[in-house]
Parts: sequence; structure tokens; C-alpha cells
Amino acid sequence: MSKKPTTSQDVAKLAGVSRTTVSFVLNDVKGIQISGDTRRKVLKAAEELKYVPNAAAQALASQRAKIIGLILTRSPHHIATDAFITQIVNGLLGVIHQHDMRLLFDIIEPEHQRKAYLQMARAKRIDGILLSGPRSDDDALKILGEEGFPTVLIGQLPGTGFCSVDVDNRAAAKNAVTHLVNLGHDRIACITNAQPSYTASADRLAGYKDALDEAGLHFDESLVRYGDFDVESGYVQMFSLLEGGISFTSAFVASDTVALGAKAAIRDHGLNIPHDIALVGFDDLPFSQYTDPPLTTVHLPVVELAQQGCNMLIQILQNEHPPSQHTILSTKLVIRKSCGANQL
Amino acid sequence: MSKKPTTSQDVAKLAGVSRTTVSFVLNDVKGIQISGDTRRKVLKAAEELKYVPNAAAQALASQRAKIIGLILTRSPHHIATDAFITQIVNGLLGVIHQHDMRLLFDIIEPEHQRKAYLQMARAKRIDGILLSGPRSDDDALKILGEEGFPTVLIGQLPGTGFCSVDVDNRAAAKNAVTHLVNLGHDRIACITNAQPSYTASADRLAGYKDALDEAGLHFDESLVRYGDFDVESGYVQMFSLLEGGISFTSAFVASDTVALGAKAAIRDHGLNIPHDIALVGFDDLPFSQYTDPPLTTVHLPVVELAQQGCNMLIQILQNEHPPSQHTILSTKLVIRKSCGANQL
DNA sequence: TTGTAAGCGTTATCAC
DNA sequence: GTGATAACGCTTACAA
Repeated sequence: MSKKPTTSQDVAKLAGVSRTTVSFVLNDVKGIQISGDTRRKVLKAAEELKYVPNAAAQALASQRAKIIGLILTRSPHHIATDAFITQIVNGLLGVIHQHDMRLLFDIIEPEHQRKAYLQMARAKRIDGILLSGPRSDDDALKILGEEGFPTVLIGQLPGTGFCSVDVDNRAAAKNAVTHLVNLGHDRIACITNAQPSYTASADRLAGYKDALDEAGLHFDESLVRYGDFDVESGYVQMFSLLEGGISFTSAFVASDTVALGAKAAIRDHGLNIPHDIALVGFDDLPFSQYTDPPLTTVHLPVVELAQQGCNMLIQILQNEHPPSQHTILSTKLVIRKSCGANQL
Repeated sequence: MSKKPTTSQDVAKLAGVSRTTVSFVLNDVKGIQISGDTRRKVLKAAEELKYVPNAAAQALASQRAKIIGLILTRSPHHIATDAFITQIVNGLLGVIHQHDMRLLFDIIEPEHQRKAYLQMARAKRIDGILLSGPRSDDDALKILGEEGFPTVLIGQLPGTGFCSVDVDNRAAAKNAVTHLVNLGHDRIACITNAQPSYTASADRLAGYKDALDEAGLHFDESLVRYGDFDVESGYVQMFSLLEGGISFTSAFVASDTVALGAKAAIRDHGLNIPHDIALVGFDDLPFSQYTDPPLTTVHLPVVELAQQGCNMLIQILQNEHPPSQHTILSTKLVIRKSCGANQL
């Protein structure tokens, strides 16, 4: 409606200085001394005119959009159930706001529009990318790497040069399954969090095998199912396991969300947790301690993952010195009641 | 790393035409005839050079950022638990992508930096705002309205001119509570989803009272508690209710997330759902049908809410004809098992 | 310490 | 149909 967005020109005029000075004052440019007097004048004028610099102009001139892109590669359907995202966003925004930046959020479907975020990068709509759930079969990501676009992975992609923040999924999974072993279980089923093309999924399955190996237990393929991020997949896969005719007394479900579905399937079969089947999850979502029974699970430091990833990215953006780091944060097995009486 | 981002100039040169022509072709400008031949040449050149228009330059020149801002007013802590957001984002992105736009996501803390989104609007960093969880005490929002900035509320703010998409929280709550009444309950507790300054919260509480009134039941203040978005608040408030010494046989909890906490508190008191206490939730989150017992709740069409809100906003952006509408989508009581044997 | 002026990469209004 | 040429609003050498 209003016809006259204030420009820095207006501010300059009102303050009786040039646009340059206005820019210097407002951006608090280092290495430039400005008399406290003019500074005050400029500030006052800007205030008076309610001046807000035009973002596009700023971006064009400075070559920095001051926007960080958070990209998730999942199907929209899966996003809807993902209790994770909110935590990631949460951790991210804290850091981003500190640096006076903004967050562009996007979801890319694995099958389609893979190049969407390549576009955003090339268009300089975003200064850097934080990518959660990297997949080994993602070409656009590879190109991003070749072009040297500032990128940090939340997760990992071995064999690439990307900076990343992650946990040791394999070790964590092994640890969780070993907990089951120590409780005396020798028939342990496994439902993954997602398809194996997601590295986290493959790693957690590997950890499951590691634990079995170490315990001298036989790896039985028929006890393994692949989850697909959401609650429903957990239900379906556990159901299939239960109908499968193979007996087992416990299960490692590599995602709390999926575990919730698995739990419902167990209940619907008239079985009791932990009496008939002991359950261990992965992620430790906010609701996991409130399920019935409270879920024993691997705590994932999601907020920290996001924060550190973001800090890393901002560092790259500033230094031009890609630290080329791979940070690994530690997980912790949280023992609650879904595996039986209190150990420890 | 790469030193030479391709510009439209480069494309023009390679195609042997002017920048203008390139712009016309690439933007598919109406009312301008371009020979199929030059069109092809331009397209080929662009392809060859992997040309991607610079977003900032485009925004500056066209005065449209092609970005929609989704703003939530909550504390970061609350976001972490909100299972809602992912659904909203999900619905939104579908529409946004269709229009070749992007999503800027931000959370504004009620107490601080209220003006943050005002800034983004004035800086034209975003073309329009979709605001979820509007609060009556939000000054920045008021200013936005005065300045005529394209804004659509997901929720409502009576007495303001904003377009909005919402459900009839009051009627839905009344309906849910009436379900309890019909089941024979006359001592019905209530835990809200949030503090009453959130309009949705106040409305749902009003609906609770409506149902009581209609049933000729006495409204007992001591049976009411205020939730605070997250699971924990549900636990705490239900605990307080249970310890309060006032007897009740059922509860209406105006948020599934909060209800999850309430459920845990009930269980920790050795009580059974629905036998000792019948429970009705609100929202119908993806996990609600998988809780134990499956939660009877009010289904909120979140995805549609987001989609319609977004469509409305885009309409405003295009037409300049604010339809000044208030769309109300319908809810539905989903009866599961947390209130006892199957009715219906 | 402050001002001048040259970009930044598009879009859009004109003539040609 | 196509091509100069202004904007768009800011940053940033470089001058003064």
C-alpha cells in the first residue's frame, strides 16, 4: 500500500551525510573511524524513518544472501512424521539468529527435483547448505562438492570431502543390541529406520550385526526388516515379523518413531512389552520417555548436531578455510522400562 | 572456488542476442513474440553454460523475492516437541514449489525480538507472511496489518483485517466434550493446549464450557489446568489434577501432545485408561492412533490448513485483491479407544 | 573522517 | 521481434 519504502538515500539526506557514511554506520564497518556525532545523526535519522535496508540490494552488492539452507532429502510424506526436524530447526535457529542470518527450509524428494538445491546454490539464494540425511546416490550433492559450495552434512557420506557432524551410528547400535544380549536375549529381531541407501540406516544395521558377532550369535536374515521413517512402517514390519513364524524375544528398532508402530503391532498381537518382547529404540525423541512402557533407546544429541553443524558452516562461510572436519558427537543408551526390570 | 558465475550476459553472447532477449525467453514473457529459432538458441546456450539467474539480482529488479515466510510465535523449547510443524511445512512446500517459490522458516519468541518479522517484511526479504499461532498481544503483527503487508493467519485474530484459515476450535472442543458427556461422564477435567493468550487455547476452553452448559453440568474451575504445548506440561498438569483431591472420571486435553503426557501421569498413578479415566485429545497427530490405548481425538486438517493458507497468500500476492476471507475448515471427532468401548 | 562513483545481475521501458 | 539503456538499492574501493 505505502508508496515509499525508505532508502539509504533518504536516511543520508535527513542526516545530512552521504550514503556511504550511512552504510558505514549501520554496518558498523571496522577500520573506519566515524565521529560519534555523525554516527548519532545517522542512527537517529534511520530510526526516525524506520529505515530497513533492502535485503535483495544488500545481497546483490555484498554477494551474501545471509541465508542458510536446510535441506532434507525425504519424501514429503515422511517429513510429516519426523519428530526430529523440529529439534534440528530449533538448534539451528539459535545459531543462525546469532549471526543475523535466516533459515531457508526445503525438502527434496529423492526421486524428483534433485537439482533443486543445486539451483539455489548457484543462484546464490543461499550462502551455504546444511544437508540432513545425505544419500550415496545423490548426484546433485556431488556436483555441489565439485563446485566447492559451502556445505555441511548432518550425517556422513564416506569418500567425499564434505564437512560433517554425526554420531557413530554403528557403535551406538551395537551398544544397544549388546544391552539386549546382556539381558539374556539370543533371538533379537531388527527393524531399521529406513532403507539402506541412507547411510545412517546401513550403519545401524551393521552395528546390529557387530553385536551379534561379538556375542557369537548367528545372524538370521529373516529377523531383519526395513522400516521407512514413519510409524506405520514400524507397525507393518513388526506385524510381518510376528506373523513370520520365527520366534524372537526382543527387537532393536533403529528409530523411536518406527518403534512406536512396532509397539502397537506387538500390543495388537496380545503380546506384552517387555515380558514377551523387549524393545530398544533409537533417537530418544521427546515423547519416548512418555510411552507405555517408557522406551529404552539410544539418545541422539540432535540439537547439538544441528548447532555444531551450523557453526561449522558459518565458520566455512567466514574463513574460507574449510576446516574439513568430521565431528562425531557421542550417544548414550538411555535405559527405561521397555527391556524389563531395571538393570544397572 | 570457481571464479566465474555465468551471467545472462554470457548467455546472450553465446546465443548471439541481447540480454533482453535472454530475459524474455527464460521468463517466458507473455505478449512478446520470439522466433522459435532464437528461442532455441537462447535455451541451448543457457543449458550449455549451466546458467542460473542470480536470485538477488532478480529480486532487486523485479521487487519480488519469491520467498514466503512461515513464522511461528513460540519459544524454541516448545517447537522441539511440536509434531504439528512438520505437517504444516509439508502442506506448505507442496504449494510453494508449484509457484516456484521458497520457504523461509522462522520462530519468533513471544517475549523477544517481536519485530524480527517486521524487519523481514520491510526489507522485502519475503513477499508474504504465513503466521501460525497469532497472539492478541502482538504489536508487530498489528503494524504489519497497517502497512498492508501480505499476511495470512493460520489461526485467527478477531477484530483484525487479516485473512485467515482456521477451524472452529470452540465447536470442535464442545463436540469432543459432549462425546464424553454422552458416555455418561459428569466430572470432566480439562487441560488446555497452551496459555489462554493463544486464541486457539481460549476457544477450546470456551468449547469445553459450552458442552458443560448444554449438559447442565456445573463448571468447576478446579478441574481446569493450562497446558504449555509440550508433553511434559501434560504430565505435570494431569499429575496436579490427580493429586488435587477432586474426583473426575474423564478429561478433555486440548492437544494430543499434551495428552500424551497426561496419559503417562495417569498410568504412573496406577490408573487405567479408559477404565478409570476416559481421555479425549485434540489434533490427531500421526502417532495418536498408535498410542496405547489409541487416542480418541479431534482431527485437525493441518495439511489442508497450510495449503489453503498458502494459496490464499499467493492469491493476494498476485491479484492485489485481498479477498479478505476467513476460511473455516471442518474438524472431525475420531473415536478410538481411550474413552471406552466402541460407540457408534 | 566523509564523499564520489563504479559496480552487483536482473528486469523492464522504450525506441528501432 | 530485438536491442540499448535506465532503474533497482546497496556495498565498497578510491578520492578528497
